[in-house]
Amino acid sequence: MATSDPVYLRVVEDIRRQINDGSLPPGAPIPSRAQLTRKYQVGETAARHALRVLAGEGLIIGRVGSGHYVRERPDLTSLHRWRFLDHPAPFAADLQSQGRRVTWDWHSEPTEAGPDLARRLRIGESTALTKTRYIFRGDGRPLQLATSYEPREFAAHSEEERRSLVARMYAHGIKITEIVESVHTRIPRPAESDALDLAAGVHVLHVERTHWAGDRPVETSDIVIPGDRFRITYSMPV
Amino acid sequence: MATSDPVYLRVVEDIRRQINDGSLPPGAPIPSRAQLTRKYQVGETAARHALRVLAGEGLIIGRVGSGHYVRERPDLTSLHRWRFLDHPAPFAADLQSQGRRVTWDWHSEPTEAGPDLARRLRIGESTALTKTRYIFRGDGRPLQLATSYEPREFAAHSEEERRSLVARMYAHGIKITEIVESVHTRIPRPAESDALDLAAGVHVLHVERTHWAGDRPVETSDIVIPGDRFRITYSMPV
DNA sequence: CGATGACTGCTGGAGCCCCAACTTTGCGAT
DNA sequence: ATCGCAAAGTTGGGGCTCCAGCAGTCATCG
Repeated sequence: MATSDPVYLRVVEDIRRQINDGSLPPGAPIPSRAQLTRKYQVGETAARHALRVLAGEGLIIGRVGSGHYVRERPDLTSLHRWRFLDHPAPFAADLQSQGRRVTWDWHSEPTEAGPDLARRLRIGESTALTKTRYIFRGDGRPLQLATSYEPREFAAHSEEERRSLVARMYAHGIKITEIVESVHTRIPRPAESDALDLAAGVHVLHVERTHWAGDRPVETSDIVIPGDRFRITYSMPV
Repeated sequence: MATSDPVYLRVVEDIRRQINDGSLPPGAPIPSRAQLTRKYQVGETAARHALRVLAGEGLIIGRVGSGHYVRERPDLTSLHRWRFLDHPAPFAADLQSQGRRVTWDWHSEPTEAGPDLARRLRIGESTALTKTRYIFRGDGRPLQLATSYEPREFAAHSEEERRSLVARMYAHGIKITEIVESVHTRIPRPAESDALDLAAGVHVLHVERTHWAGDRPVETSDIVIPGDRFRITYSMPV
């Protein structure tokens, strides 16, 4: 089976091996198209296809006019979810507690639920909601997008109020009892690629978070995090 | 800026739009290379590149001899982590509790820690460990790979013993107090693509799970889950 | 001595072509 | 009516070529 493998795969696998075993360290230049054709005795099509595949995997990055280089693979920063945190962006809060400077912008607007949110919040599709978009930056780099949805009647009337969902709910006689977070991975939408400054081939972690009061969901948010820089850590007491 | 965009992007964006707004429903055929060149007045290179990009994103799938089709996007199955579960694969256990048939194979072998595991388990690099690989299948399809590492002296001597880490540890006077799971996303290694039967462009969710006894890690595992079929859900009581 | 400009090498976009392997379809023969 | 088979269409691998735009380098000119 390995005999009739496509030739570009030979190139891909050889370079991948060299990156993995360290003989091509981060930042090292990859041979150019012309060099690859000579080195592996393949056509230019195969050479460039190999480079494209490796770039698509995020292992190397191409710089026009310069060459391809092994991507620096920053250690994944761990966003720790180690206890209940009453904060619009618990993951950002964790970075802050690690001593990093975190800044953010936000913007609120009224909206209607629609089918997806109606399901998530167990409300009617035309329920009036407040939608708040956040963009968080840590150490100057974009770090997370968050979009929060909550019923209009709970809207915050001051910065203080906005920061604490739990306190705001409590003022309406609602006690939040559980937070549920659902993690999956997907391809970033174009707007997210822009906002998070993502390289090609990088996926995002998408967390759907819902605050529950008993058996009733009262707020839900979508949190989008660059998949190449972060991991999310959950602690569960036994 | 949109004027000098590469032509293949025009094709990509038009098809993506049609998939998103439903005019190309799941299973619908995408025009062939030849048809695309005519329809969008582009060369064959641009047409095939557009198809490749869309396939790389997992939006469409190419079948040799037949054509490209809009991928069926199964709803993400939620693997629920809603309470402490003493099971080699809590995510598989959750599927089971959803009424799906889950089967698995496993295989144990002795190994040495090495630098990475030494760090994770806070032990010396040459500590003797037992490595157990699992492959879980749900409804006939591969669902999760897991590799568990634990100190050799805790090895299970029977099937019953193997199933409960907590009981086994307890027999050694060790009480597990916390489970920490760290989630990130990455490109599957070739062996994982094979074993999990992943389509091109699909990422995996990689969960590093560690069982702690007080401030001492006693077991750690790597759990690899197809990113296109599952989401992981964590519940946190407030 | 310093600045400008020409030259070379590289990537990424694009076009056209050939071929093997596979699917689908439709026709013709039984 | 059904079976078998050939023809047509499609993907994926691969080859060759051209060009625009960018990044260095190096030599030449003021």
